[in-house]
Amino acid sequence: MVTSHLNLSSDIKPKTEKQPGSKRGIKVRGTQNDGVLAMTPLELEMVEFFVRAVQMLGFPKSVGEIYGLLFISERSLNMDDVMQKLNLSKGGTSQGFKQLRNMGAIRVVYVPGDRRDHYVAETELRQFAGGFIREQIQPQLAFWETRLGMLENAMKNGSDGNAHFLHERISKLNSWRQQMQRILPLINMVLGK
Amino acid sequence: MVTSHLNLSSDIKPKTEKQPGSKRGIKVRGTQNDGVLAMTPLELEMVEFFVRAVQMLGFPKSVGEIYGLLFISERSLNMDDVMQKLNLSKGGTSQGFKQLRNMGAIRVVYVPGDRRDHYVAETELRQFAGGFIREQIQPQLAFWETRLGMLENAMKNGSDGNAHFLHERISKLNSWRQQMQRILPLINMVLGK
DNA sequence: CAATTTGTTCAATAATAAATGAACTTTTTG
DNA sequence: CAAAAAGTTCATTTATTATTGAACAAATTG
Repeated sequence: MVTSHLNLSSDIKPKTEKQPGSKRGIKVRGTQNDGVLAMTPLELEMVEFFVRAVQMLGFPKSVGEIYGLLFISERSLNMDDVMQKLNLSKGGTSQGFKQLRNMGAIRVVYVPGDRRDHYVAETELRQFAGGFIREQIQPQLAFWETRLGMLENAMKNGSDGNAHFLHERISKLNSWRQQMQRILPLINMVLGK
Repeated sequence: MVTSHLNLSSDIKPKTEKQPGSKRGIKVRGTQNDGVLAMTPLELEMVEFFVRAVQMLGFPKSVGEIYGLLFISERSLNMDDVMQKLNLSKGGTSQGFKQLRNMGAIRVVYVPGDRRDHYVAETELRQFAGGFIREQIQPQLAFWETRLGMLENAMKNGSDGNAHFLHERISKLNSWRQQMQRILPLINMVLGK
């Protein structure tokens, strides 16, 4: 009875199907739903793959959907394209683009004769993995370097048994931090920079 | 306007205070609340630290609370100890222990003359980081090695422009996988095994 | 410069995940 | 072996997080 402790194995549920059209201003062609079903099997698979991946990293599903769709699209996509294929709302799509832009995972491209923003996926792992490490991990480790130093000092005075134990634990935490800090350059190396 | 894209910076809110005693069978001593406030500042800091850390990894907060408390406790703690200090329910505490046991982050110790289970924190990063990589990351990468191989084959037939593009993207994904697989042994190395 | 198109923001709602606590099983004790 | 203690499970409740869509702002067009 091994309980998995990360949502890696979470199954991707199909979108809770809304009556199309009626609510949002979508033209319904016959009885055909123009939501997720209009995707090719490969598109679907990519979308599901990236949904899992980003959920593992704590992002909303929609962010994975959008990235997956762009990743497997040869031509750049605009907001309407994405909304239609993924059956997402305008607001959600806009926010998804924003997050992806901020983490450097997508890029706006100019399309002559169309004033809408068009997006393509950035495909260099280095680009956003590196950004993630630099912006999220490194500052956190730096903060704890300072903080643990302070705690360690505060402990040094007390000389009873518990103070000794506490000092030991804080050192341990500090050694974790060091190990992680040693790993990061290796990751950068493998990512090739 | 840099929107952070992982809950690293999420602030730890104080527990929504319940009227103590009245509901759960807790003896209220005077007006004193025996919840989170009974912790020392250091205990509190450790708990907060681990709450952040485990939330980053997608675990529930309570798991971080329990681990943090055990990490900074010299003597082993039983379920009641943890429930009292963290103001958690029996069920939640039990499930937290279970998850932590499953990932090898805590260990039961025998305390003579007490038939309750007592827990201590495992403090070797290698132990559970290694387990995490082995149980969560590696199988996922292995699965994708197979899956991408299949997709790549299926693509090779089609010879139009799009098939070429798709093949390229699947190769790219495969190269991501390879890069990650190259990183893992390095991590193991740094963790010392 | 009014009308239209494009994109963003945010309050409200829906979906999801975590915590509670009562009911239960198992183990121990007298 | 009945009663008590310890621990687990799981249906329900509560809290959290994501998504929607209406209102808005900005840019473009005729």
